[in-house]
Amino acid sequence: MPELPDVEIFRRHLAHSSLKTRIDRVAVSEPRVLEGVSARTLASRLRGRRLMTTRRHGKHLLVALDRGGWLTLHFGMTGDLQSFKDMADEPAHDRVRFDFADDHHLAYVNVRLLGRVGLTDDADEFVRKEELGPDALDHGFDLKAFKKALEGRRSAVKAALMDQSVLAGVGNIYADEILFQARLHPKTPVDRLDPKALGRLFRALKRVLETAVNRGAGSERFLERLPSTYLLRRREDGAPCPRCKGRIKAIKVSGRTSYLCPRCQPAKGT
DNA sequence: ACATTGACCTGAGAGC
DNA sequence: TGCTCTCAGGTCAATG
Repeated sequence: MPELPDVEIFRRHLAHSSLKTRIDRVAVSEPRVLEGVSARTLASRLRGRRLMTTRRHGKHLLVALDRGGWLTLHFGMTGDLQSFKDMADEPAHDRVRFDFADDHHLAYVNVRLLGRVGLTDDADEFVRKEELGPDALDHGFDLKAFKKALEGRRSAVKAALMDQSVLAGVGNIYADEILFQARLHPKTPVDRLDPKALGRLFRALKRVLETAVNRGAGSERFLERLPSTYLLRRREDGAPCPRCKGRIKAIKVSGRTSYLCPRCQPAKGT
């Protein structure tokens, strides 16, 4: 699930439920999700502390601690953040649990253990070390910055969109949606996009991600709340295209299954 | 530079 | 019912 819109929803959830309340305990039931910190150290660094502010960069969620330092959360393919009151309601696959003084619990849930939880002293330094490009929804990330980020690249446009060092936040699902909305074939080489196509791509990028956040990415019935023109709702081989009479087709692009409408997103040349 | 593949992990669903 | 296979919204390293 967790691409930029999902992580933004997690961030808001954490900000509304878990800031400025004392952490009584941190329970790590699956140390393999920890990155660069032991369960013991994580627990002792957080116990008695409060979470103060949140920040998201791409698919990473960073949470500032009251006496310095940040908690870092990445969600892999199956991560989630859930809060609950009664321990009987603890979700399955709760890997790291934060117990707060107001008797609510926050669970870092992750079935496949591909995400990670860690600590860092400095958020900016963390972003640098992860080699993350600009956050896709940052206001400063405008068309000019987008063009600059793609400059000199010749890979398939979908690969570039998903490359977190080019821009941070887009994954397999939203890349497909963005390319569908921009009417571009995912294998189009970046250096063959003319200014018009680049403009369409940039606008689709912003619009799709914003729409997903606004409609509650990952929530119950999220797909139904998306515009009917979205590919996300019909992401299966052979499904009818939401826009023309064509059929959705599945292909592989840079190793990932990609869905597209060959009529709306024709491959030019090659 | 870029694409491809396998590895890391677990679980759901398809097919037999 | 139960087994085996494939695939999944993310990264990373090795290889061509």
